[in-house]
Amino acid sequence: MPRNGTQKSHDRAQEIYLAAAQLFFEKGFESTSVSDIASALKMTKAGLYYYFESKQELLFRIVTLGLDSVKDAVLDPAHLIEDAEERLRFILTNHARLAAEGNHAVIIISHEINALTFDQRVTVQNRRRDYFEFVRNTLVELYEEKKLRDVDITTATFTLFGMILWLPRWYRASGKLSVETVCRDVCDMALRGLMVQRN
Amino acid sequence: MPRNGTQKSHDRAQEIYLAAAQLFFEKGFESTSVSDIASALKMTKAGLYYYFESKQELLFRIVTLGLDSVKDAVLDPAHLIEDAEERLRFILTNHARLAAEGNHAVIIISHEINALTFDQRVTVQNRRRDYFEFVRNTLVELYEEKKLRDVDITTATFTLFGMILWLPRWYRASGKLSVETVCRDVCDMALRGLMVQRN
DNA sequence: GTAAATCTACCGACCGGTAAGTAGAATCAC
DNA sequence: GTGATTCTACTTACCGGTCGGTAGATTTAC
Repeated sequence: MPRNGTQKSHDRAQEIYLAAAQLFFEKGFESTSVSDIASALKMTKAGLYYYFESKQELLFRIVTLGLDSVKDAVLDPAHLIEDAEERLRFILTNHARLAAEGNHAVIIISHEINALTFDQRVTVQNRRRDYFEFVRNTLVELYEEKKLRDVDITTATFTLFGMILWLPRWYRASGKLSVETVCRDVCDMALRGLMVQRN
Repeated sequence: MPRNGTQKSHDRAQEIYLAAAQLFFEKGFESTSVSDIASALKMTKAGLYYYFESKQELLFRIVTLGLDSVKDAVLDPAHLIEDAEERLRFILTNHARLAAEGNHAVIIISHEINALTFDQRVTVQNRRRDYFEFVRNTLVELYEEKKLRDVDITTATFTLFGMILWLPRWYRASGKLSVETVCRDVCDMALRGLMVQRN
């Protein structure tokens, strides 16, 4: 394992996480062998094991990276937004952007957790649940402001996630639609489906 | 392989497809070994191979079953509905119901197709594309009736699928929410997100 | 009796993972 | 400054185990 935080080995580790995350996204965790990752990086399987202890731990590190990305780009900024509607719009747009831009570590968060150890799985599930509750509480605020339509709030929250989590499975940045257009459209659909119209 | 359509072997085959579909849903195709399926059915691996030629072919049969279910319960009836809005509501509600009721074959349609042969994959993708285009064309009709909000129709169609495909990953029939409530809520959210409000 | 259905016993391929070794850069002793 | 030593970042070669899959014997149902 890379002993200290030397720039070089740190960069290399990041390269490895990125390449592995892409393969896990494209083929799935179980269908990706450690040799696949190695050959994508033009090195040997044994060489990879210098950077992590097991394939499972590699997955856990990638998922943790993804959760950190969401925390930095979505959750932490969103916590500073007081208005619930504005906050929800921010969360949806920015999570959608991460997904559409092809941040594979973020995309993997919601799949493949069965492959983790019990402890790792619990850690990931707790962080995901915190995220879910944060969004759910935002909907509760909207409800109290009488801005929410008559839907079950839990169902609504999950359905919001469904819209965004499906994005990376169909959206191609190389196509006609820009990331910004798609994120805006998805966010608009979601909000209009939830909120009472006041115009 | 079961030679003829005798009731007995046909029933047994169905049992096998059901058990395998459930495991594929719960653990994923690659993480489910043929022995896992066998022990779930209290028989041996070799015994299973009397009913299919390969694990891959078993998956293809299950996916085909799922596509047939959607055709029977959603697409064929929907084709008879003339009003576009009513048709869309029917499609969403009934596909959501299949998903929420735990029809594993249906749920698997949208995952695991990477494990298929090229020909099988093309077949599945074509059927899925037909479905997608049918829904998309329904949105085009709504657009022409000036009933659709200003969203990209392709994005909207994919987003509808996202809402429904995510359903089986979180909904538990054993919980507080009934299948009917959830399907109605999801469908309402989707339609209200899409359609201009006329009240 | 016979055909359908299932079992026992096994195979080769590939998987995740490891032991042992090494080129070359960095560090140390003087 | 330079030779000895240590560390980083790998490689080659291999292992035990599990996987999908099969041949052929055996049981079951009628």
